[in-house]
Amino acid sequence: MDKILDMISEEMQQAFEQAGYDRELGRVTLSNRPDLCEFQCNGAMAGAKKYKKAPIMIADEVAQKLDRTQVFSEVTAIAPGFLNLKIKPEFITAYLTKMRKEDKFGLDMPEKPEKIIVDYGGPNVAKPLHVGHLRSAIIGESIKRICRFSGHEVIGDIHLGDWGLPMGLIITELKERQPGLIYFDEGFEGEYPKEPPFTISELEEIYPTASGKSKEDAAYKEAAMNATFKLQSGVRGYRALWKHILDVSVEDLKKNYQNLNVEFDLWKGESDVHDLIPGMVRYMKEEGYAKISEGALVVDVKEETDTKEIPPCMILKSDGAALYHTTDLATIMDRMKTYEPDRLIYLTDKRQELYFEQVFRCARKTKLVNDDTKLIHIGFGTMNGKDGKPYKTRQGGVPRLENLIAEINEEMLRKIKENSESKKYEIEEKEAAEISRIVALAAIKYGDLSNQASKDYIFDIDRFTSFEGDTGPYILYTVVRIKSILNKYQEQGKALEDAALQDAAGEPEKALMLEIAKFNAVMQSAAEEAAPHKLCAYIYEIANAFNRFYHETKILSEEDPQKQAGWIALLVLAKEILETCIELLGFSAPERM
RNA sequence: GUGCGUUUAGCUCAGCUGGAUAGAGCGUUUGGCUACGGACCAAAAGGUCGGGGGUUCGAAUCCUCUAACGCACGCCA
Repeated sequence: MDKILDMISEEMQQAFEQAGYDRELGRVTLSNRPDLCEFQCNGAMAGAKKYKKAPIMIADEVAQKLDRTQVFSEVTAIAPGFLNLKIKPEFITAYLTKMRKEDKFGLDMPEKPEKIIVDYGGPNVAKPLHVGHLRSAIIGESIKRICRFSGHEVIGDIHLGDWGLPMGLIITELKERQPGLIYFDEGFEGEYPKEPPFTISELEEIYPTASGKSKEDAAYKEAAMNATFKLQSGVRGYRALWKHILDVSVEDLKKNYQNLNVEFDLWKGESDVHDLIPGMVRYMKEEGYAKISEGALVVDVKEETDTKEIPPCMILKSDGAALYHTTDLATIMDRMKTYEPDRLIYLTDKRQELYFEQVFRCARKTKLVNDDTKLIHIGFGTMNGKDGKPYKTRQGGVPRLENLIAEINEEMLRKIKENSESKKYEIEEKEAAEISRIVALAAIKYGDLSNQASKDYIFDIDRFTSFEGDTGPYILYTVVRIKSILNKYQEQGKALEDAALQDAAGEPEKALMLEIAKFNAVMQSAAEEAAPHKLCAYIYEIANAFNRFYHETKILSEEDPQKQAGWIALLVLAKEILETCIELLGFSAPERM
């Protein structure tokens, strides 16, 4: 359905036209002066020069054309030429009534839904998740959900780092510790054990140990590189061992991501395209895209319009080995063939911007993608501590994601208990734990997503877990509060479905309705710009508008049943909008808190 | 060195396509509890939007110069 702003603009544009002016001038925007009006139109000032007329005169003429409008309850021309507008309550009521009936509250679906692949720029296997992985998971998940809700087909791929030297290092270290393992017997032809010879915690310890050794011991590094080569060239035992590493890691990763309410449709990794690389390299050579430069095989990606030097995209190192570029290009090729996506979205740290610029240009130049395939890199900023420097543990190490989440859960549990003690009701230990997990997740995600993704942000546990102000818990609190009222209403024996919206009588009520009416506009821009922070700002506005309205309206004790039902209908809608939005941000509200 | 990004209230951040008095939250000060959940609401104080110049009737927003900080710049990922 049309956006409310477009409908209002249309009305205004007709008035401009009737008054003899360019209809384009009649565009209406939100008011910057809520004390004066709800919407405004500045077209009279923009048109003053063209028509050689004082803006206020134009505004007056246009205002006169609107004396019998069905849309505006007030049209005022103010010096130097503003048109200040207020909307008729019945117009908003009709709009919201339609919203309620429509699928997705009237959000228009695209004529041609796109197929989108979201690449979360995955974690490496055998390494614990740390805070650096948090943003890609949170932002990626939200963008995935927003695109999906907006009518596109979205495939999320974790895209694991599962193929390089780290694998060789782990295998080498395992061989040092347990040389007798059957996997290292190259003559062995039987079936390998199903049970892995290590646990996830051993694995997580083995990698850093091996990595450390290789830096100091050249022979060790040589062995690791050799092991990597053997793995990649398909030595049975190494492959079997690698499979164990992968399985153990993935199982652990799934658990962790599940705790974050993050899901992937694909668990692909670098290893999946390993076999495609030789063919791709041959293709690039044969088509004349790739050339040898300083011993390495590269594809030139410079363009005439460049203001800076873009280094060529390297396909093979001078020793003939593949690089990250290579696997990513092969992955693009594979995805185009398997899924034929219209859009590829990559989420990584913004420091990789130049790198993706190279890869995208290369993919386009070598025609791995179609001319109209959209390649998008969403580079996000660093998560910093209160001191503005990258987030560290108290000991100065890179914090494990698990620990960070546990810390926040704990803090939240403490607050929930504290609060429940001061209330009349009791919350059992088990429920309190459950609630605090839900609220803690909202706190983390809202804290992250309410900032623009591309900027660095300060991760402040105290602030994020606060129940006051612009935080996840405040949003949830508002939802819970609405739920509580609706429950009590139903306990009075009345049905929510029977409630019909009524025209707003008071200002706060009208403000809430206007806020809700913006839904499709906000959602559309959040989707187009891949900007979850806009959804955050929106639900915060709704929560504020609701609380203001709530504060001055006694809903449950209202004696006029029609009036009461109107409010209830408004609350139902507000709740549904809020719940829809938080779902798209990747969290949910408890029944009580 | 080149390129990119950031710079808005004491702190953390918004600011849509250029519009009126630059907005929130936290913190500070003040008022409202017979609680439909006060985890709230109402209000005050607090800003030369990094700085200079320009375009415009009108600039935080567009152009240009400049400063500080951060990041990236072929064989890592």
